[in-house]
Amino acid sequence: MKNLIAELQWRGMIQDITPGTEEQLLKEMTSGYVGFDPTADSLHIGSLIPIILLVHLQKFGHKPIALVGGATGMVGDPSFKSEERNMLSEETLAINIKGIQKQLEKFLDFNSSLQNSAEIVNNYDWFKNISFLDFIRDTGKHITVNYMMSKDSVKKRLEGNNGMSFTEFSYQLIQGYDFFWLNKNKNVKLQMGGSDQWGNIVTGTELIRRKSGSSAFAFTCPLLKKADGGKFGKTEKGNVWLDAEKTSPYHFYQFWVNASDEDAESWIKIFTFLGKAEIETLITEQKNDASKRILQKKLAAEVTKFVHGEAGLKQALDTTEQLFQSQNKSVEELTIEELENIEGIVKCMVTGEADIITILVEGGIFTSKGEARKMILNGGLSVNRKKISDVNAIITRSEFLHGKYLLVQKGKKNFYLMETSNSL
RNA sequence: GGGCAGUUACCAGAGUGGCCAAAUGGGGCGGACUGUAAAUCCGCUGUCUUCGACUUCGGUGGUUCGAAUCCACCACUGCCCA
Repeated sequence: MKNLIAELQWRGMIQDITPGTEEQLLKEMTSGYVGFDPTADSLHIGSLIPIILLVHLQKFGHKPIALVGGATGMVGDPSFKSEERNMLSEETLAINIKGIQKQLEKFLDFNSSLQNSAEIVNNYDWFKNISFLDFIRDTGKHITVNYMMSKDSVKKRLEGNNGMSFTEFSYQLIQGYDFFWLNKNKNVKLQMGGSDQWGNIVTGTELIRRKSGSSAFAFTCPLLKKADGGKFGKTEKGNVWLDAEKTSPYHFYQFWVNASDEDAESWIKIFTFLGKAEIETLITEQKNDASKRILQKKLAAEVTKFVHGEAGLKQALDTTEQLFQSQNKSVEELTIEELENIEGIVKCMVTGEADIITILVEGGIFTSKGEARKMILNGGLSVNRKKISDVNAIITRSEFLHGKYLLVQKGKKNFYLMETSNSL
């Protein structure tokens, strides 16, 4: 068997690892799992890493299992959080789980003729039949509170002044039980996850050791941060989702293209399946002429293709071309078809000629006139690629492209195509 | 059950009778510079149609010409004791 751990190591994807993991993975086909939190009805790019871990696992001949946390989602993971989490209702949980399952199916091979076909499980399926008393007798008995309290993941809450409910405290035990159950019933020997999960994961291996005496393995991936220390995966619009309905392929592509040089270098190893030699070449090229942003473009293209397919990537590239590469091309030259086919930009309706502020608010680009006015005064607004400096500017008929469209730009990267409902 | 501390804008956190739409920091947004980067610098960041107006400081009521600030009650949170 090829060495999965070595592969992940050069990609910078291993943070903690239990002893013997590498040997186990070289010895035999091993089932490994990752848990996904059903906090939303779509996965976002933060979950891309665990997905990629599973894909690597499968590529190296092992059996990947994705666990959606129907049970754990009802409790809420307190790891490194300073406050109690809001509980999700059972209905939203059910919806979320469904959405996530559907997405996971795109990335892994579920072909059942394969020996190592992927599988999706929901921990609610085994927890729903366990009574509270059974659980604290059979499982709680094996782990001491002292052990649970010594975890870094709960320290923040133990020391902070927000407290932690028993519900959240018990989370690690519940997650630990998942591993135990999978180990016992599906011969799962490996758990992977983000490094924030290390504490929870180790509780699982501990539980397996104490309850059944067998050994289990685990490793975690470093938690991603941007080089500037910011949160990974957030943009001005919030989370970057894997669902094309929530984050269009264009916006998805843009997220990656905007990576800093430093980030691009580590992200391309993590988020693409390109080989070591190819990546090293790209990094060298990047260093020679950083202004070409070779790494960012390759990274963006690869990840967009992985998530949205060739068609999604093409769409993203087309829009990017129209909006950024042809900056100097005057908007008047764009044909109706070109304008209408710019995917991923926000479209909105307006009635027609009016002063700029009214149009912006009517189209929903700003929620209030004050906001629109501030943006113009800050020099952050363009119509048809011409900066608007006068708050009282009037948009006349002649400015509508092809008699119906306005290309409005808020800031540098937010584009809106406004269409008038009246023929002018 | 007892004692103590606390609840301020997205977050953290000042503010203890008028100078408070409320310091400061972070975050966010915008601009300049660039490479659709980073760093740096500048502006904005309660709501509303600019001046200006309006609604905020856990809730409700009160004292006062005037309350985020004082009083009463309630709610919630934390810490300690039982």
